[in-house]
Amino acid sequence: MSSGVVYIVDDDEAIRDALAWLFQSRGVTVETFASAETFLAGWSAQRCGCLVLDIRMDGMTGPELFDRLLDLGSCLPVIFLTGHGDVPMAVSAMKKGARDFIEKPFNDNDLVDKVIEALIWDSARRESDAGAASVAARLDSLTQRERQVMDLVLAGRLNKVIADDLGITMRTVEVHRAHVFEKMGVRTAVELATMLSRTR
Amino acid sequence: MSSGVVYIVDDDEAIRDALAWLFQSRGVTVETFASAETFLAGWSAQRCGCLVLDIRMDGMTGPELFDRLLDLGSCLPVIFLTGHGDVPMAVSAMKKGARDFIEKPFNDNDLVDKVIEALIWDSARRESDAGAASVAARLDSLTQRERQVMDLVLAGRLNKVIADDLGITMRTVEVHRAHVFEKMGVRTAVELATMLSRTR
DNA sequence: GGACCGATTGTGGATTACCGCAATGGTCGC
DNA sequence: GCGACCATTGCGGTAATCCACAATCGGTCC
Repeated sequence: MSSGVVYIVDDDEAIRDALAWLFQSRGVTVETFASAETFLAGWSAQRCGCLVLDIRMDGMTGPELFDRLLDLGSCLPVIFLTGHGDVPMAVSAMKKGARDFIEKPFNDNDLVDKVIEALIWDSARRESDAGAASVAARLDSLTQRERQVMDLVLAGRLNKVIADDLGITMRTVEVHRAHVFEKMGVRTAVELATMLSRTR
Repeated sequence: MSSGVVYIVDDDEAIRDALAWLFQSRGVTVETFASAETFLAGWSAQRCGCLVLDIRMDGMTGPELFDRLLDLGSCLPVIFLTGHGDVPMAVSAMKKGARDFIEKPFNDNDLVDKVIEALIWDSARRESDAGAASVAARLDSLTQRERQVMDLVLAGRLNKVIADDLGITMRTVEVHRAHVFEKMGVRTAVELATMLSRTR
């Protein structure tokens, strides 16, 4: 079973409890919230999992919460549940990146399968993001000059050409180049190019 | 105005004519089809543009045509039009990659804007695909040995290590390496890595 | 059989990359 | 003022890459 929690946001307590029971019976960790505002109050970018979100609620609606989360930079996968379908809203949500949009009544197993799939996806995305953050941090540690040299190295230029371009000696290019490789944790320009292309 | 044609598929002649007139008045080239089968009979992967597709038609339906096109490997952007929304169908189409799903009645300018956007997108995608095809053709021209050497070069290995790995001399590695660079049209391993990462 | 292609190898020389060791000058923070 | 950091430079030497020229062998196709 993959890591992560299912966050259920629905103002109908019976629905919340039924869904909680359903997921727990499939071994999935659950947290429930009676309102979008409650969920939002405890929101953190570190939350791992999947959000199952009802459309219609008192106060902030499901789509409004979704928009708010997008504004906050959340990448948490979102599955909408709705009792009364509305095509423009469904299409809008999907275009904004919602994972799914499911009408009630739905098949229990279908929903849980989709949620588990979303949990797996979220887990993989977090892992990939962590790698990207590590590379970004290393890029941030480069000095301005090192960055300039790196860009020209990645453009395939010879050291002597880089020296001409920047108006410095080849030895200085070599020094910066070596610093770049050291800080980025690579030994060759190919490794560097490959590393950066994987985190674009 | 971007290149490409709007293909309108709808069994209602009045709708077809009205849409044709609308797009022509905005300077967009149009072709109309009275049925999915008619469109499919003339289909080719070289078609550039955007497909505006009615959901309900006699014979093959819009979604059925969409599925058929996906099976054929079509990347043509598709915008669905429908008089009676159906959430599961809309969500399913969006998940399969439809560009939009619009209910009638719609705002004329909205539709044309969305179609023009899709034409621009299609044009950029074709350009990118052409580049990828060119690279793929060059990769196909490599001999088996050249391919082996290339993979190890891209792994950042020294020529002498590659020679050891493959049980050949360094000179032979150099020869294959040079052939790879020549066939791929690059001068350095970095250029090669970059080229390949852009077409993954 | 002959032509062609791919894989392989060697020689010798030129170019490029890499780096230890050493040094200078400028800027910034304590 | 002092230390840390950055940018820069030079010297000398080693390692790696690149390649013209030349050649052999085996497999495939006409």
